[in-house]
Amino acid sequence: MNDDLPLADGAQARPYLSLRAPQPHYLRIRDQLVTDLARDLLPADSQLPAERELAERFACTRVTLRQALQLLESDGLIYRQNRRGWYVSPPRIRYDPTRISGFMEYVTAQGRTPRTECLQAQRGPAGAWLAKRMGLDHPEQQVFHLQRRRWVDQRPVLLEYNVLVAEWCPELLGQDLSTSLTQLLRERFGHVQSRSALLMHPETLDEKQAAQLQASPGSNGFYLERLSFGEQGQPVEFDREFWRPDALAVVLETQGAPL
Amino acid sequence: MNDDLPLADGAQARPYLSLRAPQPHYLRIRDQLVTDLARDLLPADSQLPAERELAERFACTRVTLRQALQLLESDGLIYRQNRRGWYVSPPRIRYDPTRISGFMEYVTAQGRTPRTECLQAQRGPAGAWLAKRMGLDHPEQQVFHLQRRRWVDQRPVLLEYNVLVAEWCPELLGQDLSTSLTQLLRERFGHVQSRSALLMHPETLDEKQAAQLQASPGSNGFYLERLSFGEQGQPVEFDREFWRPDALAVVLETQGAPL
DNA sequence: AAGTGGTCTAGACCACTTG
DNA sequence: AAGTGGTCTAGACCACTTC
Repeated sequence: MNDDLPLADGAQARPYLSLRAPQPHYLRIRDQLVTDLARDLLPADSQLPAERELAERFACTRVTLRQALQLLESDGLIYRQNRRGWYVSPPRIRYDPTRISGFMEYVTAQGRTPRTECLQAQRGPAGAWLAKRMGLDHPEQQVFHLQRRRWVDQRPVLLEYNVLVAEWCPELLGQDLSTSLTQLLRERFGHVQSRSALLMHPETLDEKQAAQLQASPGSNGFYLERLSFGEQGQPVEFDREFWRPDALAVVLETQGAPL
Repeated sequence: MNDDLPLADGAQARPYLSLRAPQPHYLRIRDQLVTDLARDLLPADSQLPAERELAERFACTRVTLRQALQLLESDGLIYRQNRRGWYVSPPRIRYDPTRISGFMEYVTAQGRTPRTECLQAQRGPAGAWLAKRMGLDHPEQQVFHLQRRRWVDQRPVLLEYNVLVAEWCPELLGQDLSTSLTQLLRERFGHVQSRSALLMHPETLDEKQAAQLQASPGSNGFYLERLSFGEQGQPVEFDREFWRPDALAVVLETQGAPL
């Protein structure tokens, strides 16, 4: 037989099949990328080389390379900016949703730079869905709808939708909503939520949300919602937060709740 | 020009380009699948048709189809069993990690059938890493290492690693560890944790974990860890939980923590 | 204008599950 | 034994960002 025949059959040309470990190629590429990232000590938010360059380096197609990159993305080691490329993830922001402390405060406390951008603020009726969800008396009850985007170190990490009962915090729209809402409620209205119910789970961002977070359509996200009650136990605020999943670690301390 | 020329160029042959909506094809397939799933009222845990069949139905390749399926997977609507196929996700288990209530109890309370399988149970020194992580006095301190797999309705949803200070619950290995550890500690040892610190975030399952949960390598997971303290404030237990991300919704109630 | 990531095709082989 | 999902190749075009 002619040894010089080109490897027409892909099977023998696949490098990973000749190696001892029976791992898929994209897992080996991921591991290599992890060690490369660690060795080069790439700073947070720095950009990775182009996909075509990486694919050439690992002798694979872009499809396979992207499979490896998506693993690192799910693990929170790198993130994507839509159509811009891949970047090294900074450490997760540690967020305790049970604490009466606003985004601006706990991000600053971790040595990072927070920014809040108010995308929308309006007053209107709650509507049937929200009234039921919040446990309001009637759907015509007036509420404020806020939509805000929050940044950490030049990167959008969170979309936040707040619904606040209007009579609980009148004149809210005259305030500066690009600051801490927690602080505003405390200092302007003297309010401290006495109780809240939280729910959170992973899910995908919808297309609009992904665009607003400069993420790719269909990106993973982390969803957190909070229903807060006022001093008399009445529902006063309903929040929904959509996070970049690599940007966040939820932490909390429990005081031994007796049965 | 000859109108009968075959469409050699893929551009004009791609169906999604001729549609009004500028959405990528895989997003349209996802939407179609969502409505199909809703219309057919497929029961939880039932299997979807084969990928090749779905790809033919949507006139796309398997690559594109799988992109759509992976979106539904991230959203928690369907899940995968490695090499077996795609299945409809049942409702998420609601889990309050601040409550003193075990897996067996809260799964049952939600009308589902829990099962706990003890994969490993041994006694040994904590080791340097764990001792530091738990705040133990010295790394030689004896602890129990448990590794358990938990099921809901015939499906493995959770891997749990428990580390318990041995002197806090002696003779633990003589007990039935395929039941509720919470209950065991309470009834056998009279223990109720007085305080705990939690941390959670999305990440990927490693290969062994994925295999144990019958998931595909590199699947998304949800990580939750808990460091619990005993009656005198001493560290007594360190848990790490790796969940199938579609199986879980974390819920909790906060009593207005004053500053 | 050049280059990038996003999307897609049309195949292929293999390991594994199912019957 | 047949069929499935898991993995991979070698291209391609487009929309968008960057320069």
